[in-house]
Amino acid sequence: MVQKDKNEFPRERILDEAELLFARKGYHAVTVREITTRAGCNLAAVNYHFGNKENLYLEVFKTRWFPRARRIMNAVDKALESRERISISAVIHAVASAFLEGPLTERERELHFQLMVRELAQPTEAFEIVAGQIMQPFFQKLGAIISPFLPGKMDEEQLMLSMFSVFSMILHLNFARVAVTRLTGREYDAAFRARLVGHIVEFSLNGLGGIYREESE
Amino acid sequence: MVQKDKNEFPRERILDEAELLFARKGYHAVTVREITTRAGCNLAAVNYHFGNKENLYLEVFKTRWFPRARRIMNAVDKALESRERISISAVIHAVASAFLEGPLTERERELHFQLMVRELAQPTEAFEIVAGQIMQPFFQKLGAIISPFLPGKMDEEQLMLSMFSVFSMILHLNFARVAVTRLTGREYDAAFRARLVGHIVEFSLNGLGGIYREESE
DNA sequence: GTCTATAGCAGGATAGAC
DNA sequence: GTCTATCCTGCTATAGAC
Repeated sequence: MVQKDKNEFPRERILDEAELLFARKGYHAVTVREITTRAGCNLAAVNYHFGNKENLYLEVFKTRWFPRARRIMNAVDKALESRERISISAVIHAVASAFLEGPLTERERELHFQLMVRELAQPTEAFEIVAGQIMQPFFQKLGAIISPFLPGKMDEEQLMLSMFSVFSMILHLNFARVAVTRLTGREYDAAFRARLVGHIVEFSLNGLGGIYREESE
Repeated sequence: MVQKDKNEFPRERILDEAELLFARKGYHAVTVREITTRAGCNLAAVNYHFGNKENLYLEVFKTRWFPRARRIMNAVDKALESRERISISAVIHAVASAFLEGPLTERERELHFQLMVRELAQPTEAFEIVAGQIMQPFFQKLGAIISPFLPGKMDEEQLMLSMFSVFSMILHLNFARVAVTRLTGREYDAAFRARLVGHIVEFSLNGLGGIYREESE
């Protein structure tokens, strides 16, 4: 049996380590030496495979972050497809659950949101992928699904702000764990994540206009 | 007339420039050379006044970030004192407005939240100030004010999560401006900020349990 | 494709004159 | 307190052997 624990391709190992380190410490705090050492290959490998450090960072988004974002979006789709009737409640639950409990492992989730927050706070070239290819289509699609259920008076901007609100909770509860743990005294285990999903759904459902609560299920 | 445009004390000028740069680019992306050059003083000044770069970063939180956080908290207090009867609506409005329109200038607000998000995403020693001296007392105080208005069934953890929800919106709408601007197409002028405050109040009020909406005013 | 070796430079920090 | 000059570490990137 050949060792399969670590990827056999140095290029892939570099991408894995780079993502981990960029997420945890930020672009400038990470050195190419650190990445290549942890990836078990030579310093020059980064330049050979990616040209330079900046390009490696971009490649992390293209080959790691982006596919994972797609996995989350697919999880939302799948959760909604399996239902006959769609309700706002179901949509919010599907979204919150996909992000907080969904297809990613805990480790992946942490990486994913850390990278995302870094780009939101201080956009680089990678922001184009995050915003243009993921966020915009995602919000657009979600808006189209839930707008028929909402009061006619809710205009497009209001809908967008509401989706931001929901998304901000999801984001916050994922990336500000240190604060959440400190102030609630709870660890991020499965039970707590389920609790968070429940809270987000309830809070958002009311926030979107409590009247629509009992529409289905 | 003596020139008062720039602070006469190099120590203060260093703190000002350091804050601006740390907020915009992050600790590791900023060099001591850049700070001292922009502060119009010598490279050695940072080591003389603060010992080293890390200590300067900490001092930025102690002498700049912390007082500003207090100004926001005072603004909340003041807004609530001026009312005879306190309602949940009034509390949420006071908080949202203090953070989004309050005593800070636009420039200060941007710095403030960028620094805060950096610490939330990746805590350093400064997190002790942010969490221990500001967030914890703030949430505790707010909780004490609004809990009497809430349904008895809402336990302490639920209350904490609700406050997180409100806070996450405020935080998100302040730090993820690039995304908000991109997806709504609106600039952060006074009108839009007022709109955001209105949205947060409405969304949160419902989120906390729509029934309590008309309690006062 | 992967390595060693090293160029070339920018970073934080300090010593010591003024 | 503020400056100049400098040390030295650690960085990215490349050249060239294998």
